[in-house]
Amino acid sequence: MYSKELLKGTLQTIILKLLAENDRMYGYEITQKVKDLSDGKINLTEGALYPALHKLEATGLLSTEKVYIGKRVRKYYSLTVTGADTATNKVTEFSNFMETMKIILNLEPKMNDL
Amino acid sequence: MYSKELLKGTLQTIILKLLAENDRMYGYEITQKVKDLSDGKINLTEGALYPALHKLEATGLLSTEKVYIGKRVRKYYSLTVTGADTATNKVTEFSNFMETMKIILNLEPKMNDL
DNA sequence: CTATAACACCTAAGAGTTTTATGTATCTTT
DNA sequence: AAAGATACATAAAACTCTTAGGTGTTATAG
Repeated sequence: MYSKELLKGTLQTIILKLLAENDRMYGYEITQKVKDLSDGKINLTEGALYPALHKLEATGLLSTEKVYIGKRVRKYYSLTVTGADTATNKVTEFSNFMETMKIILNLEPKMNDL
Repeated sequence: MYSKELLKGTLQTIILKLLAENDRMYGYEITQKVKDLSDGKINLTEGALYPALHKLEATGLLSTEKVYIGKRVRKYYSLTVTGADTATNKVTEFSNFMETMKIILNLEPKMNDL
């Protein structure tokens, strides 16, 4: 598990990107997918995830549909058109940010630095 | 300028790493260095930086010395032994975190994905 | 020579996100 | 029958950062 601070600010980007690749997903599924992809190192808490999903829906980036599995409710989220745009932008921005951080933290140092 | 959220959680790591490479730096110098290295894309605000420096000093990761330049005061910060350890750990952790994020955000996709 | 910008420190209220804690309920496995 | 996994949700508290102030010095441009 990574220290909590690192994850800050990445939640929206993660949600949007997963939905860009999966058409529709529900909350619990997202937590499991992230746990899988991160090899258990990132565990989204429900207290953070659900409010984030609600906010993305409220701002028009996500739409929802409820599906009943027996008596249990699942709430599927999908990207809206705006949401798809935002997903692309957020991922690009994050990618650029990582490049900048590599420079600042002097990661990938050049041969002649060694 | 990157959206504010991304920077969250990276400030301590940035400070510690810069001091790992520069022996001693003062607050204003750190803001300028980060601006330089990031090509103007990251501007640390003083309202965030100074409290962060004070906190790192209070927790024993940094030590200080005041230097007078004419009548103006500069407060130089240096890593303590513990601070140097923490710097290494934080940078490593951040580096690992970036690798995980690459997977989640599906950056650097493989040939056969294209 | 004086006003503006740069240098250099600082704090505090508020905004925003996440953690922690809690609640409800269904389904599956032991 | 109990425990754990599935599935949603909210609310108080913690934490970090932004915004918005404040003080004072030095250099530069008009």
